[in-house]
Amino acid sequence: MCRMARPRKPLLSRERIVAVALALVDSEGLAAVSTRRLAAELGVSGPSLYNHFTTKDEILDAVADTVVAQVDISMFDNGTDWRTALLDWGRSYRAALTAHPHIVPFLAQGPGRRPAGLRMADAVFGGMVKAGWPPAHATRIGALMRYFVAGSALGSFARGFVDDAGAYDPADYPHLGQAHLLAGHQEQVDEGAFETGLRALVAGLDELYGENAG
Amino acid sequence: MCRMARPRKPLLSRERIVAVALALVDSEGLAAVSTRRLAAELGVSGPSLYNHFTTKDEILDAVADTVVAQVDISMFDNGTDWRTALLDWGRSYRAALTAHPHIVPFLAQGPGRRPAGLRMADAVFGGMVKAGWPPAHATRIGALMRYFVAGSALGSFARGFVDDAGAYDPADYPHLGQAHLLAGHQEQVDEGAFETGLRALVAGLDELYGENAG
DNA sequence: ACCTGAACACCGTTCAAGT
DNA sequence: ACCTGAACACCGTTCAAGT
Repeated sequence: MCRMARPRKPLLSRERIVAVALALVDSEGLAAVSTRRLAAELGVSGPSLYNHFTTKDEILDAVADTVVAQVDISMFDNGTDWRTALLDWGRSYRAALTAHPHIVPFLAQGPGRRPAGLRMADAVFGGMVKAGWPPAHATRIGALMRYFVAGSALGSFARGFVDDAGAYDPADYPHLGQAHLLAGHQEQVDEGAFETGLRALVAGLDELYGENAG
Repeated sequence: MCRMARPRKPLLSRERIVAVALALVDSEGLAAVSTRRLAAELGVSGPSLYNHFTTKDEILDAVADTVVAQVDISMFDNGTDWRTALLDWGRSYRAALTAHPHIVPFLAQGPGRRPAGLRMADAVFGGMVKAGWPPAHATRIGALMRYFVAGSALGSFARGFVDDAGAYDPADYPHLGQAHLLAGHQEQVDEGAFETGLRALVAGLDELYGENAG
């Protein structure tokens, strides 16, 4: 007996599904998350998930949202100078994404319909306007920062190169003689490029358009 | 008769497969490209593709490569000032990607193993070094530009907002009162943000690190 | 309300069989 | 060499059936 159809205490909850899905994404990648596999991880049969989410993408949206919810946005509401706020936010934003790299491809495409993404857009926009930026500029700043951070978390630049001294024929790629060395320093290369770009972006905004701000 | 197993003239070629795959990606999106569907589009049965590519991802890699091959990189080899070169390259790069938006999520993750991606990395690196940048800076500049362009082509910022005046409760999102208007101006918003960011990036590189360059 | 197994219409890939 | 159909081990999702 006891091949129970409905337990008196629900076996699943949205929270538990999302938590286990995130753990699975982190440990085995986005491709490992099938409804059957995720259900097995939860000790349940595949279709059960559909009592809590209407679609697999909705589960992944919730996973992405919890990741974005980790981003610190307090600097937009506490009087921090807008340049410092953008730098600190950018670093926190990138850190949240690189902590869960396998969800980034999903997260980066998706629209900002996820509550945490909207809260972030709201905070950035509000912070820039309060700093004196015209609304049109504030919108652009939020957008271009997202481009840069998402792009940097999405695909490692350094990972694109093979760690093999003979991989890049000088006849084909005359300047990539040392490129194979990048493979050994992935994080440093990507983090260094991110830092350089982030500072350049903020300095450039200040120089080119800063007269519009307060 | 004539249920032919092997025709005397091959029905398929790598070029034709890639061309039809790109057309399918463009018209119906990445999800529409299954081996069976693509084969049907080519007038052939599913497994036939495996005579020309060892894997579906290899087909998509080839598709992505033809897209990246459209990017103009001539400015790195003809004495153009490095600032102008980065601006022109960035615009050409983004234009190539936004011409085929559905392949971008695949392209942006993938490593740079694709020949066109390597050729581009080679040209940018060579151009920056020739302009006087130290190699470590040249590498970072290539990487951070890729982050920004890929991020901007990947997910529209404006598309994240719904075109509905009541969509954003001021209690939840105090500064998004006008956000629903973004939906109607997607391209302009995204293109404006890209231009602003691109100029800021180049101006910032010049201001902060330009003394290292020639 | 919330779980189950069975079923539907798909996948990517392998492989023996045909010419 | 290059195509075929059959087969394997999967998918996301629906649905009637159980409690």
